[in-house]
Amino acid sequence: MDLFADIRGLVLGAIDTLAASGALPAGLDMAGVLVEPPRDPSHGDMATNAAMVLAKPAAMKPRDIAALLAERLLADPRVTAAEVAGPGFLNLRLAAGAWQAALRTALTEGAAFGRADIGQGTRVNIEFVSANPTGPLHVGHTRGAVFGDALASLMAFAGYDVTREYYINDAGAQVDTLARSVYLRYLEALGEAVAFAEGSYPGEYLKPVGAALAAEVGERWVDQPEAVWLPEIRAFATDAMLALIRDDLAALGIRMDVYFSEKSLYGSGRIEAAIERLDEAGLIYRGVLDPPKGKTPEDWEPREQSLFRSTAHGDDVDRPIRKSDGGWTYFAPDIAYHWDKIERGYTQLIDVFGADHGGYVKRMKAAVSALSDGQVPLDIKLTQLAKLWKDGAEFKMSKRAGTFVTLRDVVDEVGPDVTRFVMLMRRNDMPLDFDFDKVTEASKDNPVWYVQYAHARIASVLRKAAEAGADTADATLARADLATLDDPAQLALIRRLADWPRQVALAARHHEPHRVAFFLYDLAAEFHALYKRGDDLPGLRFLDPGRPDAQAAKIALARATGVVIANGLAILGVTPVEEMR
RNA sequence: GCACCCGUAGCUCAGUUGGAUAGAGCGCUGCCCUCCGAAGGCAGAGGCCGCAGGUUCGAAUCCUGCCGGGUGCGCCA
Repeated sequence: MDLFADIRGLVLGAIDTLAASGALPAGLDMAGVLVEPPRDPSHGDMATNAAMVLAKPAAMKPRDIAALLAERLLADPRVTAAEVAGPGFLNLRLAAGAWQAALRTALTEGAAFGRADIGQGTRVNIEFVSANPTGPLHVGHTRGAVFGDALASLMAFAGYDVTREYYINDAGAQVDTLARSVYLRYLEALGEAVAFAEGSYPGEYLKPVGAALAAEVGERWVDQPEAVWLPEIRAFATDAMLALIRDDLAALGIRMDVYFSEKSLYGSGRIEAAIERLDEAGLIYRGVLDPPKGKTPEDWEPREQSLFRSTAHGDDVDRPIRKSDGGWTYFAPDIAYHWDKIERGYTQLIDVFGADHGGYVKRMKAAVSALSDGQVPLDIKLTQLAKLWKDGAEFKMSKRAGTFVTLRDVVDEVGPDVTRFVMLMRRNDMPLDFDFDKVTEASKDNPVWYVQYAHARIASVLRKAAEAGADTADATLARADLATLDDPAQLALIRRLADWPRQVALAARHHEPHRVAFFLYDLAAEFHALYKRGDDLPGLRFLDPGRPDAQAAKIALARATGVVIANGLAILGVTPVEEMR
């Protein structure tokens, strides 16, 4: 139940009625009609721009349309006032019962309160992390992991059929490097002295892999040429790395639905099939690219290549799909991979990349547009870096200095809940400061703590009420007489709760889970303010044993707030706490 | 040189498919604890929304051009 959507429906119905009676032209486009909370609360409970949006197509003055609408809307019992204001806004005031109904809905729907159906079951594939399987996830992957997972939860909550997917880059040269590095660890495990050459992976994390390999195959591959062991060790090593990565993700509470292997595309004809599809569309040709202007590589030489005419779908230059040795460029399997997603029936695709991959956005969108005849939208979300701070100084990651910070390091330090919330407290395309000292601080400038504190306070109130003998079951609370909730701070909180479903829809539509985090912060602030008001006005205290009916209403409000906080945190993947320790 | 992202209060950042007088936290100033948890709350000061044009009833939001910061730019994925 979304009160704002309900009232919007009421407005649209009024427009239809007016059109039917000839007061307005028929067939007006109402897509731009919004019902929102006004910025200034004195303007009323809700405002609609309907009259201004319709003015031009209807060839009427906005204020005239607004006046017509006002008359119709007032016929509904939920609307107690409708005033035309400014250039043609229609400000509405709602009956107390309408707001109270929203609060009751929060109690009766519980964990489902705020669910939307804007997705209508649309199958959406969200690809995120997709780190090379050559080692544990490092801190740079954390943000994309958290963002992708929260976005997936958000969209699922908004009615999409969501798949979380990880693309394993297990076909490139770096996997050979991994295999060779594992081979060295294997020899080492068998007692040989080894030296790691430039460009290999000397990380400690490969020691157990080498040891496991030694235990499995014994000395069979010692003193053998690479051709003998490379393919098998490659598979063995990537499996081990993938297990490592799965564990890292699990530590953050992330479970992928699909791990898709790039290697599986090779030799299966699927790359050829995808390119063939582009070729049939006349988008593959042989040609010579111009060097990038202003920055010609020193070894530049004109070369005839097999090119994808991505410029036909919005890219800036056409892109090579074959290397001069005849092999595929990395872009070709990417095309095939996205073609595979389309063939699997997804009608909406989302890729989450690090900001350093921003250069691939246009070509990838061009490919998906070409492959799906523009039918499957691809949204690419770029995540900016998270800067680590510790003891007041930036904590730089450097492989050379040995300060390799893993995702696991961060989670071990502050826990998955804090990691996730902090990463989501910023828009994905804004850089982020992650201060180890601050994020664990118990104070108001730590949003994680502040939101959790509100939830814990509510849990505390409910505990105490129950201890004192009150019936705090949701079903009972939902039957309380809520008319006594008439203080401005209480009404503000109720309005905020009623706004939750609308915020979910907005966040899902924009693919922006951070909106949920900000909403929760504002909601928590509203709750804390009300709670504090009980100091001066004892009648506002939630625990009010002398007035059982009033207490029931206030506890219902507290509980509903707790429900919304819990639902929001669930989207973010953060566990609500019952008490602060 | 080109592309993409960013530019909003002293600092860090929100800002509804374009909506009314642009918000929050920190910091600053001033208030409030025999009180359901003060690990807080209330109030105030603080803005040419990078600059200049354009689109329209209306622009922080859309378009164009500049300025500043970041990320990238054909056989690495």
